[in-house]
Formats: sequence, structure tokens, C-alpha cells
Amino acid sequence: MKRESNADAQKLTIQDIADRAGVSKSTVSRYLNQGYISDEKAERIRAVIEETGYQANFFAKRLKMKQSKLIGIVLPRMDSVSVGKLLSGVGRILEPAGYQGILLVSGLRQEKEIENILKFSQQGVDGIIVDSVGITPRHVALTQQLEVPLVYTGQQREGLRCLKIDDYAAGRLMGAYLRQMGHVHAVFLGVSEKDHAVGVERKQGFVDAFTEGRPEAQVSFVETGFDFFSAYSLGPTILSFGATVVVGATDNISLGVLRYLHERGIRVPRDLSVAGFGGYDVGAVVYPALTSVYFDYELVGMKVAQLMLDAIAGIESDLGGLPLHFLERESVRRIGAGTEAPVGERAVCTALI
Amino acid sequence: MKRESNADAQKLTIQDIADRAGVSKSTVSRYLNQGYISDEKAERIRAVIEETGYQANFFAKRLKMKQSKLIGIVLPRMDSVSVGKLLSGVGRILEPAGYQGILLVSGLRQEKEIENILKFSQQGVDGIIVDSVGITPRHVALTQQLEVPLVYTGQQREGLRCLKIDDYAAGRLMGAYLRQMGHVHAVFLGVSEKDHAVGVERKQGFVDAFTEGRPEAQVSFVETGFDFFSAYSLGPTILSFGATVVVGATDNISLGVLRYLHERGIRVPRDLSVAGFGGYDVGAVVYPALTSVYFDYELVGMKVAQLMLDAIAGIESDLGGLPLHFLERESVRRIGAGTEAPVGERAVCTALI
DNA sequence: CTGTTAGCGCCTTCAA
DNA sequence: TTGAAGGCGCTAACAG
Repeated sequence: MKRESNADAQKLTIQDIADRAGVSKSTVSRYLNQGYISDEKAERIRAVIEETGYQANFFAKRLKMKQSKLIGIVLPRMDSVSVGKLLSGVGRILEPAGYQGILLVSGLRQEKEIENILKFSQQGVDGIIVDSVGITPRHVALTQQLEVPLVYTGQQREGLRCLKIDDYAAGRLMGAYLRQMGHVHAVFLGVSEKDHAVGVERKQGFVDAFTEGRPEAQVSFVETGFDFFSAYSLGPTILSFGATVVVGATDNISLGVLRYLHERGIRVPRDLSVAGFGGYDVGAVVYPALTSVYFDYELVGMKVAQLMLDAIAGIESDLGGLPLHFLERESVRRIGAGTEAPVGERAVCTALI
Repeated sequence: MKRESNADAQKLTIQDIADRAGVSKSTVSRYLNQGYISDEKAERIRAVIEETGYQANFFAKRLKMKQSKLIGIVLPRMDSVSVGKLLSGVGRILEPAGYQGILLVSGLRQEKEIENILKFSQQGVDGIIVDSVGITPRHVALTQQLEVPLVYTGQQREGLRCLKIDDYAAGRLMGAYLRQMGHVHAVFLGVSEKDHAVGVERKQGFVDAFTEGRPEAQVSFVETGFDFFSAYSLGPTILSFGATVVVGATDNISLGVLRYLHERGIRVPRDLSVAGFGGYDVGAVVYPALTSVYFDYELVGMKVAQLMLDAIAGIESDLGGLPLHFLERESVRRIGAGTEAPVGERAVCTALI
């Protein structure tokens, strides 16, 4: 009966392996890393490692190597589809590169976001990815002060390494589409301007493309939260404007509207059109399926991760833009003739399911 | 103009602080940990640390301390609502306890799940939480072999530290409800039995409660994938049985059915009832809102994390069960009188939105 | 090709 | 109370 199984893998050190293989520590180390040893010893070492299940101590190794192969990821929240997709994309790039993501959640608070960045930098991660809810001057200062490379997404700011979907362009896409469909009066159900990307850029893009050179065009604004219940409860207000289409700043918001309209017996799109942003799968299950601008968050994640890797390698890369896809589904009705959108405006529109 | 700002926080070591404060390394160390020094020196050190922004090197510290304050979390996938909620719950417990989660995704592959567990144990995490898609004998062997404590969720297995929702009970809850509503013939749209929790337990619970002591009761089975498109495409098959209710093993599956029925002009619940499992928010937005058994994955996450913390502390705790809530919404119709369910079967039913 | 020798930055006896 | 010294496990010169 053998006493030493390959349990307690943690306990043995490189010295133990060296002893059992009858070589020195450094030889084992070389075997593990570069490899500059005779086939014979290599084989002896391999055998010992095999049977003991030895694994190098992570912390000792990192202490020497001065790099953790860890990327800190600061997230606004955990239970969100887009965050999930983003993470999925990030992992896809990080893993094959030998890096590992480590998370910290900031509960949508900018302050905590900064704390988390600090915490990661103290922990000695090799890079920090921040999915921000709002970049403050302190973010900028901190980023420049820190040694470790940072990449931001979700929000954008001059002077920082950023990569996010083009909310303004997304807004324009929707605005152009609706004017083509002949709509003249729209209700825009937006969110707080504190979220610059969604609250300001997305809305502005929509308004610009929808109204540009059309004095008769009109957009009414209503502010809501991100969840569909808050949108749902705004139903009466929305109807009071007498518009022909309601645009929610996110699909969730639009779904809330859809549900309200359904209960009120208002048919979509016959009586009123509805559209959103995000292109979530759920938009395809509801009836009518929601017309939306699709954001490929997984791709965002992949590009952000690549940007991170490049930054670590000392390369300041520029990974082009992120494509936007227009999902023309069932919730928007054509009214009258429509106004042609500016040339090329529909170039990136693609119909997906 | 000061040359040394508090940038490069990483670079200074405990020795630097000691020098600037005019004390020895060990004094600084003591200040940082236990505290067994004169107020005077303590103050000097505090000041230096304050102005330099010094932070102890994470890896050096861990190398000495023999504990990482890191919990490895092995996930089947990243882009899923339930995983997001679970993580959210885990974080809620881990963070205040000074622990941090670190993730590895196994892409729904059991093999990779094992690799990931191994990887974490090599990295010296203090504990590993596994949201499993299927526990194999190798999982069991590995778990017993490893030094580090493991906690499983998603699946259950004798001899392992597990905590998951009671799929069998959830199935029973649904079965009992439907028989009470007078249904006699149901179609169960289930998933592969490889997923023991969902594919076997949940289904069995449903069948048992639905048919027990009712020879006339009948359940027809159809196997599908987890996504709603695959369920959607099974529409014709489902209808061919002529049942009065369709039960999807997950809400996603049921949503696919709902969409199919809607397109075919079949009214729910008038012509056919539909129900699911999960209680996702989306189920409340569709029309009719989906009746479902609600799983509080965030709570699961919290309990799993607590179990982990206890295990680390050497305590083998038993955190009771997880409550199930029945969401009686709009998609199931009452037919005839119904059969009373076994006594107490509805005890844990609660109506949430 | 290989073993010896230094540390990486920190914590922790051990004397003083 | 404090400082000196040793060592956690590993890698990377440096001589052989």
C-alpha cells in the first residue's frame, strides 16, 4: 500500500521533485520553463512530476515573474444579459492567451468603480478592464497615475483607452429607419443623462437622424428607469402624446411598453409602432417581435480583451469600429411614403432573425 | 515640484516604507498586521504610507500566508441569466468576508469542468465552487483527493458538498398544480437526461405528482434543447398529442412554444395551456404571462457561498433547503373540477408577480 | 548541460 | 517595544 498518493499536490515543492529525481531545483525549474536539459533527466523529472501530481506554487511563481497573468474586470452588475455576453467574449480572447479574468462588481456606483480599480491595481493584476457606468475626472486621473494598463468600455472619454458601441450611430440608425417608414412624431423613452452613452448619445443620434431637415418631425421625451416595470407604468404618459411610434432606449424598456399596450388592447404595430435597442433574444419571442438595433456585446468583449492584450504588449492598437445590425422585425408599421434617409445611412443595416 | 507622486504604487516595498519612516521592515510589517508598536512610530509609518500610497505586494503576502482569499468558481457558461444571478448572490456573501471570486468557464463540457477544478487547486485558491452540468465519478474522486474544499451546485451527488434547488420538488409542484387545475393529459417538453437535475429529477417530480393515483392521467414526452428555437420548431409534434397543457422544462422552452402557438393562431390558455420552470422576468412580459416555478438563484448563490465559507472554517454546515415559489400567472386554464393534490403539497406555493 | 547562489517582498520567531 | 535573521517556493544569472 502506497502511502504517498498524488493528493496534497499543494504541499510538494520544486525541491521535493528535485530530490526524488536526483537533480537540482534549477534543473526542474528549467524543465518546467525553458527546457535546456538532457533527455535523460527530462524523462526522470517528467516521471516524478507525473506520479506526484506536482504543481508549481502559483504565488511563488508570480512573485518572481512580476506578472500575474490576471486581468481585473470591473463590472457594473452581474445579473445582466449584456454583461454576460461581454464576459463571454472577453474570456474567449483571454483564455487562449494564458490570461484569466478576475471580477469585481461595483453595483452601478461610480465611487465603488474607482475603489475596485484601486483594489485591482494593488493586487498586481496585469491589466484592468472597466465596464463603466460613468467616467468621472477621477477616473481619468487615476488611469494616468496607475502603472497598469486600463481599458474602458460602456462609456467613452477622450484620453482614455476605450472601446464601446457607437451609441450615437445606433440612435441614428433607428431615427433613419423610422423616418423611412414614414413616421413623423415619435416618443423617445430614455434614461437618465448621467449615463452619457445611453442617456445622451443614443438619444441624440436618434433625434438628429429623425428630425434633420424635417421641421415637421417631432420627438417627445419621457425619462424612465432601465427596467420594464418602470416603463410599463409610464404607459398612460406615453399615449398622451399621440405619436405613431414609441422608441425605448433599451429593449427592456420597449418590452414594458409592449406589455402595457397589449393589456390596453392597443394593437402593435397597427395602432402604434414600438422599437428598441439591444436586439436581445427575448425581443424575438414576444409578439409582435421587437424591431431593434442589435449590439454584439460578445464581440465588444473580444475586442476589448484584444485591446488589453495589446496594451500589455506595449502596442497601442486601433481595432476599428463595432458593427451595428438593424433587426427589422414586426413591431414597426409603415406609414405613408416616408422620407429617404441620408445616403449610406442604411449601409450597415442587416437583417438577422 | 515633487518628483515622487503616489504613482507607481506597486514599486515600493515594505523596505522603502521602513527607510522613509526611519524604522525597520518588521516594524512596518507589524504596523500592517498585528500592531505592537509605539504610537509615535505608528504615526510616522501611517504618514509615509498615506503619502506614498504604498500597498503590500499581493503575491509575496500570499506566499507567506498560505491563503489566497480567493475562491475559484467554475461555471458552465457566462451568458445566462441564472448564472448571473448565482454569481450575484455569491459575491454578496464573499465580498464582506474579504474573499474574492475568480472565474473559469467550462463551456458546458464535463471534461473541461475537471480541468478547471484542477487549475484552481493548482493556483492555490482557498475554495472552489462548481456550478456543474453533470457530476462524473472523476469529479467525486478528484474532490476527495484535493486538499481544497469544494462545493457543488446545479447537480447533486452523494458524498459531495452540494446545494441546489430541489428539482424533483419543483416538478411535483407543477404536477400538483396542473392536476388541481383539472388537466389530465400533459406534454412534457424535457431536455437530455445527461443533465440529471433538469432532465431526470425535474421531469420525474412532475410525472409523479401529476399521475400518482390517477390511472387516467397521461404524460407525453418530447425531448428538446435548452433554447427556445429548438422548442419552437417542435411545435407540430407537440400539438399532435392533443393534450390540454404543455410543460416546458425551462421558461425558455415554454416561450418557444408560446411563440409557435401564437403564430398558429392557437390561443393560450383558452385552446391550450402552457407552463414552465425558472420564473424569469421575461415570462412576465410576454402575453399571456407564463405560469412557472420560480427559482431564486441569487439565494442559491448566497447559500453556496456561505457553505464554502463554513467549509473553509472547518464547519460542515447544513443550510436547510431552498424555497420554491409558484408563480401562478396567466398561461394555464382551469379545466373541469380538478383533483386535490396530496396534503401539504401547496404549502410552499407563493404567488409573486 | 547542470548545480550553486541570490534574491522576489513579506511575515515571524528570536534576542536585545 | 524593536531590529536582525531566516525562509515561503520559485526563477535566473553565474560559474562550472
